[in-house]
Amino acid sequence: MSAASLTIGEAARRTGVSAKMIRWYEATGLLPPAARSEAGYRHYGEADLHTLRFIRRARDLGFSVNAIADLLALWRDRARPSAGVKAIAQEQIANLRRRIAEMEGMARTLEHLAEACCGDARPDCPILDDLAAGDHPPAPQRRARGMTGRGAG
Amino acid sequence: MSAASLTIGEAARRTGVSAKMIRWYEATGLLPPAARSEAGYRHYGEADLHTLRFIRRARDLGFSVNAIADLLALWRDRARPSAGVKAIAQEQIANLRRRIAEMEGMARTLEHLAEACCGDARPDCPILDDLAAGDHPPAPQRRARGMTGRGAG
DNA sequence: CTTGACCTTCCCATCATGGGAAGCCCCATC
DNA sequence: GATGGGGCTTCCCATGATGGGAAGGTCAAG
Repeated sequence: MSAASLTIGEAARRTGVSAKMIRWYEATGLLPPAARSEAGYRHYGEADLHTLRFIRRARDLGFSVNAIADLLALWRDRARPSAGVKAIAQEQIANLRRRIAEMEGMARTLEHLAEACCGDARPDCPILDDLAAGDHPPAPQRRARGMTGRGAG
Repeated sequence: MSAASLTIGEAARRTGVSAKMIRWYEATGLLPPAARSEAGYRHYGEADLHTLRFIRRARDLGFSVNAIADLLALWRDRARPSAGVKAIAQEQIANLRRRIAEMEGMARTLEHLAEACCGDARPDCPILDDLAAGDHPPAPQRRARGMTGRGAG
């Protein structure tokens, strides 16, 4: 089907991992150094594409690059115990559940506040009142926030 | 109750915003330059503490610093229409809901896979089988992932 | 006057990703 | 054979919010 050896751009197109990221994965050791042509161009074979798709899928499931390194090692070890893989997956599930719960709490609070805010031309605003209230608990947990993405003006 | 003028460390303790972050908020323009002593030490009054607690609360609700800049401007404008505040809040709610849905999808997939994986000493592993399968859809959305936090060894 | 806690600025790291510049390479077309 | 365009190389920079740490000045208590 596919050519025996593809350039990085072709490999990127076929796996959904950008050329930039393929180079970065190599530079950080997640991938072994790619084969090079005489001119220095990287070349990828079927096995490399398979690995890249593996990485892509793992990223889509939210695994960190460190976790993927572990998963790749287990994948390559045909004698691995599945317990190791399951442990990594469950750790990731726990991470996701924790972050989801955190954001769910934020969302619910904001929904209550937004519901109480008439949102018209008048200045009275329960949302600002809440933000300005000095009686909020310290909330010592690690935050995973951000991304409203509005201009500061 | 409180002193009229506090050092950055005191202000940090009383507001839950670290001294590092207070300096950073000032450097990036979220906060106006603080008053300084002759020796160059920053000093904060009651109004500053109020603003810092406002920022802290907004961060705890997941607002980005850009969004907080907007919220602070509205907060200071006593004639603002509450509609503007509500719009920012609803944008943030939408962001949170989108990210929650994304992570919920990842978590559910992983839960199904983990359920199918016996997790013992045998090498058979549906989780690795899924990752290695070449038939996953491209998934073109922006990813909000990471954080398994394992060593790469 | 010493000591220790605190302040200042500056640089670096995170985590994964993209943008862009400068320069080389390859192929097709004229 | 020259030329042009697109792809490849490496290197630097930015993101977003946060912390760590170094080098050096300051303040207050002893």
